[in-house]
Amino acid sequence: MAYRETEKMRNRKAEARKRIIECTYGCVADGGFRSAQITRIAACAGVATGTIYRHFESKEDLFAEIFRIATQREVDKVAEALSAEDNAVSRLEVALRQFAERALRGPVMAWSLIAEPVDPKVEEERLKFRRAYAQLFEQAIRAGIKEGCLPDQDARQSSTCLVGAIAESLVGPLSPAQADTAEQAETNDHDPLVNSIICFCMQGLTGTRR
Amino acid sequence: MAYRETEKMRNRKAEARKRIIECTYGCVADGGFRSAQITRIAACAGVATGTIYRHFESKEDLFAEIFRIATQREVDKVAEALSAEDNAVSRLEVALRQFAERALRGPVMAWSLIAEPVDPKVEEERLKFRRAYAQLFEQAIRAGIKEGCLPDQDARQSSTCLVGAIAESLVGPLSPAQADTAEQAETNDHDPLVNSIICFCMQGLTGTRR
DNA sequence: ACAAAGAATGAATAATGATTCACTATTTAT
DNA sequence: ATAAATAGTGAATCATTATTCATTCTTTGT
Repeated sequence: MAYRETEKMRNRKAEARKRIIECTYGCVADGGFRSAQITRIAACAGVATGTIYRHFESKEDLFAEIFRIATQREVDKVAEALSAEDNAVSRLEVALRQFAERALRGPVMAWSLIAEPVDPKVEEERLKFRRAYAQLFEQAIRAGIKEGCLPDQDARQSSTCLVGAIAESLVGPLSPAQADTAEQAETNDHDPLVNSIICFCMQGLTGTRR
Repeated sequence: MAYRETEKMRNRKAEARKRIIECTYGCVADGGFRSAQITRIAACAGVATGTIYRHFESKEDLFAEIFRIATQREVDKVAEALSAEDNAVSRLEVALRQFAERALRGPVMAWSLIAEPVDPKVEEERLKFRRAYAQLFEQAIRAGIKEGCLPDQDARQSSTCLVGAIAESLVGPLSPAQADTAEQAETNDHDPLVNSIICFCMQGLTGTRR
């Protein structure tokens, strides 16, 4: 025998894989899954197109992994906000703000995760993502109803409305323009916009004026 | 000279055009713009693919027209509901119900109009569509604020949330399954679902429990 | 230094789907 | 009946992208 995979090689491969993932993530965050073509990803990662296929079965698999990673970040943030020591209404408000602000900071990624049409394997991940979100919000709404700080309601439906209201608030502004007005994103604080959304959402949940 | 376009011919062409439009509309309502390929449309309309191009510059133009037609129908219905003789809150509630029920009855079309990625020319139509909707709801919300039956709020933002909440409520259920659970659509009345959505939306607008 | 085992490459292939265009068919006016 | 004008056809072409695979390059153990 002669060649045996060694630590050095394992590291190098891991790094290439990581680079591919990062570049794909970047492409998706930049122009959605649609714009993340294998050639572009390969060029960005400094490898040949064929190399992508030594690390991932197919584009679909690569995308599914990216989706999983991106999703996990978002869900974790919201879960964290919802696990605070506070009453359900406050926790929901903080979580919604977290959700909205992160989405507004990366609207293309938000759109990709929420609404961009994707291949079956990725769609499967999206289902899990939706379920995770729905469950988080739903759970909090249920807790709020039990605590008595929220009126009785269809928790699942309300959580869907929450996600929709926020999503639409970004997807609209994003879809056509994007480059036109979005460059300010970094410096600009979205407070007034976020506040309006949160206000609507919280009123929708609580039925009381804020 | 010999051949001159005559009434008979004009009618025949108009009919072919109409048939193409109808088939395209059907395809889109069935599986979105994505599934509306020229070959399929041509087969459905009983003409050759080339014939499509005698009636429309390009697929994009055809789609733009379909979009315009589909959109106009929806906007008209909502506008009608909003023009009733009643206070703004009631009118908004009726309009929202109209919107939601129609969308639930044709969720694929609703998704195509609201969220499916489309080519630039179609996206342009979508912008007009969004603007038309936004203006309708916005106007009604503004009226409500003036009438004193709605609290002060960012009317534009609220109308975006309305559209989003409703859209997400259908797009979610639609996206993956579709064939699985959607066949019941005709017989099934969506009342409980629609009521939950409307309740959330009206609370979001009014800040009072319904 | 050598050879075995992988790893990387990227041009060629495959698949999809819009669009074209040389040709046929139909309609009209004489 | 004939010819001009237009309508209709659909196989061929073009464009776009994912995927493959024969070949080249690297690494490793002897």
